[in-house]
Amino acid sequence: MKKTKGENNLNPAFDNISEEKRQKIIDVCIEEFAERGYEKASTNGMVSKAEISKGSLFHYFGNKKNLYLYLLDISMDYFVNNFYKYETKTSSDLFERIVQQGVIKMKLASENPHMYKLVMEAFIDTPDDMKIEIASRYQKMYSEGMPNLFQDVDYSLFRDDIDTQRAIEFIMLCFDSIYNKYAKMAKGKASSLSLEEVEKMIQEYSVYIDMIKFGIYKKS
Amino acid sequence: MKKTKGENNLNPAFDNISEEKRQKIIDVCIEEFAERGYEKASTNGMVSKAEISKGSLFHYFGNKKNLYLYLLDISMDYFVNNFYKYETKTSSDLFERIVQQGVIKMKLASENPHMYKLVMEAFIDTPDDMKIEIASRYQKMYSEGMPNLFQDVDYSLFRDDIDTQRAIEFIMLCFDSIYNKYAKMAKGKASSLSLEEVEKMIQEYSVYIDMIKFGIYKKS
Amino acid sequence: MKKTKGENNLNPAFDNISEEKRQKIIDVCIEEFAERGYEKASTNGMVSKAEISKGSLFHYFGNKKNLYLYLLDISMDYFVNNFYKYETKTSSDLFERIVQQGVIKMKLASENPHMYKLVMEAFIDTPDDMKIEIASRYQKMYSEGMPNLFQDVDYSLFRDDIDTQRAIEFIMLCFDSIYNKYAKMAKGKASSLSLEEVEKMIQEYSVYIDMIKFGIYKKS
Amino acid sequence: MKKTKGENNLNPAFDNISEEKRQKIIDVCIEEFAERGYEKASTNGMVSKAEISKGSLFHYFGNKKNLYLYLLDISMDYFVNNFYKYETKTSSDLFERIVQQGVIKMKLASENPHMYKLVMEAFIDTPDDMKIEIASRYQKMYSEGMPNLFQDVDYSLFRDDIDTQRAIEFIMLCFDSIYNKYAKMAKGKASSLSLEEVEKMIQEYSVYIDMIKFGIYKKS
DNA sequence: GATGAATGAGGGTTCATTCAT
DNA sequence: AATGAATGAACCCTCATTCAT
Repeated sequence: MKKTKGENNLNPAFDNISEEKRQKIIDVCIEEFAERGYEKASTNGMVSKAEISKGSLFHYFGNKKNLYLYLLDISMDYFVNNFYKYETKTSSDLFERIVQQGVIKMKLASENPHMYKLVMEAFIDTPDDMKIEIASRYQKMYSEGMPNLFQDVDYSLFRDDIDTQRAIEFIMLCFDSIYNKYAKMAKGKASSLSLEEVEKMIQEYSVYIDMIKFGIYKKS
Repeated sequence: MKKTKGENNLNPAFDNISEEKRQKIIDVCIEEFAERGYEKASTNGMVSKAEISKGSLFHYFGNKKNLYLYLLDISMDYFVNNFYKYETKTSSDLFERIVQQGVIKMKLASENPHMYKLVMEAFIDTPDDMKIEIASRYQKMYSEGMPNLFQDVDYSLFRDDIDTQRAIEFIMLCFDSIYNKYAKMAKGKASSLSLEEVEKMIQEYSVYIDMIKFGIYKKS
Repeated sequence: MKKTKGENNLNPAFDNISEEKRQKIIDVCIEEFAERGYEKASTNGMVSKAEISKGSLFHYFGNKKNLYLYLLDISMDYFVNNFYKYETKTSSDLFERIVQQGVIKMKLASENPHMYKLVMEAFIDTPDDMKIEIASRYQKMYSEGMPNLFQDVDYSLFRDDIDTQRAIEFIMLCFDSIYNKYAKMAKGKASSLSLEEVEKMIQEYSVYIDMIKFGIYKKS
Repeated sequence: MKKTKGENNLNPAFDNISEEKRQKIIDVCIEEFAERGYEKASTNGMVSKAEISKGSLFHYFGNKKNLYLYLLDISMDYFVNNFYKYETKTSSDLFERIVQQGVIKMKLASENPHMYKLVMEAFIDTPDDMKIEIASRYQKMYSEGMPNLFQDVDYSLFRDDIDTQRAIEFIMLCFDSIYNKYAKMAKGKASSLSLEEVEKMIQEYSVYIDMIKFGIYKKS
């Protein structure tokens, strides 16, 4: 299972260079893509910051698109694999789980903001000529990669007059946008978030969750 | 009050050409900007699709930025002006209003998806060198252009233990993402939505609203 | 001899418009050419400042080159014709004459700096595609237009061991460059020179003239 | 001390191409700039005459301005470095020195008229967006590069009633224009001047110098 | 006679990609 | 394997001139 070097055997040339050099290239390129977006990211900028030649970059990856997908895979793997590192318990209360997963996502994002931004950008501003490749990665991540939010949930807590499927869909939509709100705030920042900032977010987060749970209106 | 031709007297050259040609140019350019974004949109592509010369485009608009802002204004005006066409009544129930406005927005967006995307892109992925111009348009639209969602709302219907500001913020977030779900569906389609499709959306929409009103969980 | 209107019957269309309008066009175009040079001068700028249409300008003058030559002729005529207005006496001392002519040129230049600059530019930075036309104007001006500096000069004042022709050539060269020194200073200025400034120039001028007359070195 | 290739390590891409090709590019570009001036010089013209691609030119120099400054530096270095090649002796007589330096300048200019014109144009018609860069080069050339005309001059030969500063200023002005007269003649010629032509110039030159030294008029 | 919309070649510049070394 | 010089299509934009109205 374990590979001697590298992560991916589609880029043999890249896998055969020194670990140190490889990591530097990865870091530099992820940063460039994250900060300027796929189109505006400059391969010139990458090679000069990574101190390699133009030829090498294209020797390793063939073209810009390939390089981007390679880095996207690395970044997605990072998030999927590290998820479990922080996960401590699994509650049968859906909302407790959501809170926990949200907190973990935020921590991971703050640990590695460039990777986070790269992945987000891939899914939101998907570059035109990569729609298919990125869609399949999205699909795969949600079908097998991430822990399942809805396994063994205690649906007896839900109102009886509610369609469970619809409820779940609704919850996902709401959390998407709550999450995006924080993500946007984090995006502006150069450095990662401090622990206090993360704490404050969790506070606010809980207020929204209460509203989803029990609604805005009085029981009539 | 009525002008013989054109919409705007800052582009006299453009206002003086035939209605038919002008509309073709507007349509072509809005489509190009909507589909590829400001930076990637190509003036070359526009002129060839609109069957005018390179020189003409720049004769009309001076530069790409100007052209973009002109089309953005047209698109925003379209949405603001047509909003009232569909508006029939105003309820003091916040959610009834939201439903109505959401439906109208959806209708307008489905009638003219390129314009809709152009406006959205302007506010979300604001091109760097237009931050100021676009911010002022955003400001203006929300301060005077659009009907105010929160005027004369009956807040006595809200749970007593809830912070009204937070609740509103939450509602906006939820509706944003519900709205985006439908917008994404509409976006894929080349033609506009049929009436039945819109009806079906409104149905689903109501279900979500009920959940926001009364929550997912039973009253404990 | 006298023409009813206009100055030149190669541009009949231009000669038939109102005196006021014609003068405005001339002023505006001379200014544009003087301030930005032939190549960079913009016909767009001219028509908008002169409040005429693009078509009119080309209807009057055919092309940019024609317009330029027309304005150059007007400007040269202005200087030639007005020279005599200031000339009071003619000395048989060459240097007295030179001083007087230099002063007159400076006065005329300060009265109409744009015309002056236009003429200077024509002779110094002659635009490539007008070499011939401008050379012939230069020729004509010096052969017949300007008062002859060397008529009835008292050459008996000259050192006996000097070739008169060479001496004249030398004097012209020296004065050219002294004159250019002042011209360059004047060029930077937006407005015309004040009387005091002109006085100060004449002072300096006299010092140089003394050096030309009697040399730098002691008689050995 | 000696570099393997190239003149300057700010343009590494350019320094690493073949000597032959590099020289061709330099010659072609200097000629283009000299003949048409900075603004009108066309990079298209350069690449087609030099038989390289558009991309290469900008790969080497980044932009037109950079290219121009690079060529200006080459040209100025050429004149400064070769000055001493022809310099044989230094007299304490100012005029002997001037003659010698003038002759050398003329020889150099006639050897490489395009370079000469480039340098002259840079100092006289300085393009607007290079004022600073060119001013500093001018400064440097006169402060350290060129041999100092006024060092150890025997001013006791000057008339006692003359302001030395003014005299020097005058001398410079005169020689500028004498020099320009010859330069203009040389400029028209495609090839460089023959030795006989240079000899003839020196003859005439000496006549003028005598006039500056001892004046035109008899001592009164 | 007057207009101004229309033109299109040319301007400088960028950049992912290729390939001889 | 590694290099970086070379490419050329595409980018946005300018402008004197033309011509139908």
